[in-house]
Amino acid sequence: MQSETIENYLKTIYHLSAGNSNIVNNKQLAEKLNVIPATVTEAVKKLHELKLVTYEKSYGTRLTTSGSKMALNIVRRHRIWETYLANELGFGWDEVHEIAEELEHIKNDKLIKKLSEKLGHPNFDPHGDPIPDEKGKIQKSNFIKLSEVKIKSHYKIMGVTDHSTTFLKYLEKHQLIIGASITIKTIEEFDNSIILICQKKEVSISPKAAECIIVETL
Amino acid sequence: MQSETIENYLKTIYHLSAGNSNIVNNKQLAEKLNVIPATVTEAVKKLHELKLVTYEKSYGTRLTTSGSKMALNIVRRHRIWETYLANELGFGWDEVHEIAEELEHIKNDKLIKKLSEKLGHPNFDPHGDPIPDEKGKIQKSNFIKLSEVKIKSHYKIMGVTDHSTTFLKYLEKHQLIIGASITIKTIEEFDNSIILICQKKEVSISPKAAECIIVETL
DNA sequence: TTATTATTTTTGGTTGACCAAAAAATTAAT
DNA sequence: ATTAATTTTTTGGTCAACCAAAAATAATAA
Repeated sequence: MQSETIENYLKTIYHLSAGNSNIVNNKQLAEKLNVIPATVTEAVKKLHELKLVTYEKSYGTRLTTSGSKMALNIVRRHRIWETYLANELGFGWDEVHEIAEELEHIKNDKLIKKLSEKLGHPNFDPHGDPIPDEKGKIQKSNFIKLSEVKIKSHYKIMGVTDHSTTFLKYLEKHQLIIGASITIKTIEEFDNSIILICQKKEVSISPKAAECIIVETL
Repeated sequence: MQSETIENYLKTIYHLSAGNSNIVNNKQLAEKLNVIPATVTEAVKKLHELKLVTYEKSYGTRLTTSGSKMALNIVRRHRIWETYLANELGFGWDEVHEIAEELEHIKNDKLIKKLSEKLGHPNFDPHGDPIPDEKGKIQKSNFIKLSEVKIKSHYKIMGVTDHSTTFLKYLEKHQLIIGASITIKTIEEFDNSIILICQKKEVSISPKAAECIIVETL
């Protein structure tokens, strides 16, 4: 199995299990990786042989300790590159994800070390996502999804879980920028839309979008 | 055919034809690419179908205009990255080649543009090799191989054509650094070794090594 | 609990990039 | 010009990563 394939599977399993090494099923994996479920079955069997995941027929897949370690390393590489592209080369936060998808596969520990050093060992990438350190440790924080907020409370936008350009552009249009302070005005009863105040403007966020926005309780 | 494979073939054909779109044969190509000649036969046929090379049975391969354009672009990417790694991240000139071999395949024109910009649009990489511009134009210079020098003449070391770590380390040991001025003392008649003065020390260079060192006539 | 739906796995294929060994063609040497 | 050496091509095969369609299994609903 090619190392890039392995890395993409591990990374995707990691993201789908929400960093908690929960069980991930083939269908989800297939969708994210743009392959059919049959291909996933094949692949996870091989990953199991490599002891990177545990896998039992028709049950699901979860990362082993070493698989998790590898996944965290890939996530680290990805987010370091994103930060680098944004901070050092002046790329927009909506452009960096795509490029980092390629850069993350370059295998050279010294390179990542140098990049991290130059950036001052950041703990968060331009999307607000945490960057695991060399040992895979992730800085904890009291981040919650926008879909979980309480009304009348104050929050700070810290990141997103969907990095598609369309979504990021949508956010920008509404001035929902990383670091912006927001106040929850109301939550619509009938469709769970969230009405919040941001930059003195009232913005309505759909439940779907709210699922993808990470905020910090102030 | 995968784009990375194509790029590696084009790049290698370019280097073997010495930038002059000379004919390259399968055996040479196979050696450089670490495959057997049969594999090369297959590959160049496909490259021919893609109109990136001209190819006639048992004759040889040469880059077409579009193949050459692509090759120059890969060389540009490679050398921009090398320069970036050395100048911005503090890598040694003997480390950058290997990493750039991977980085050169990342397809994002804006990325290379930004890197070049940050470096002040350099014309030469840390090994002294010229960096083609966006249009593929290479800055000319009166560079020759150390194996072609005349005795009693003065030169400046400008680059190398072998980027292996062993060779670069060997150069460093003899203080043969890019930019160093040298004077040719004698050329041994019986084995063509070149005896030169560099940093006031006398150094003997084998014909094989001399083939790989580029100097500028002063 | 049985039927229906959803998911997973199996089976039989494809494609790209490679190899080994044999055959063909070219080049060099006597 | 004929032989010998080299290079190229052909032929038949592998392996990784994928797919489509069928079969098996699991989950859900009636």
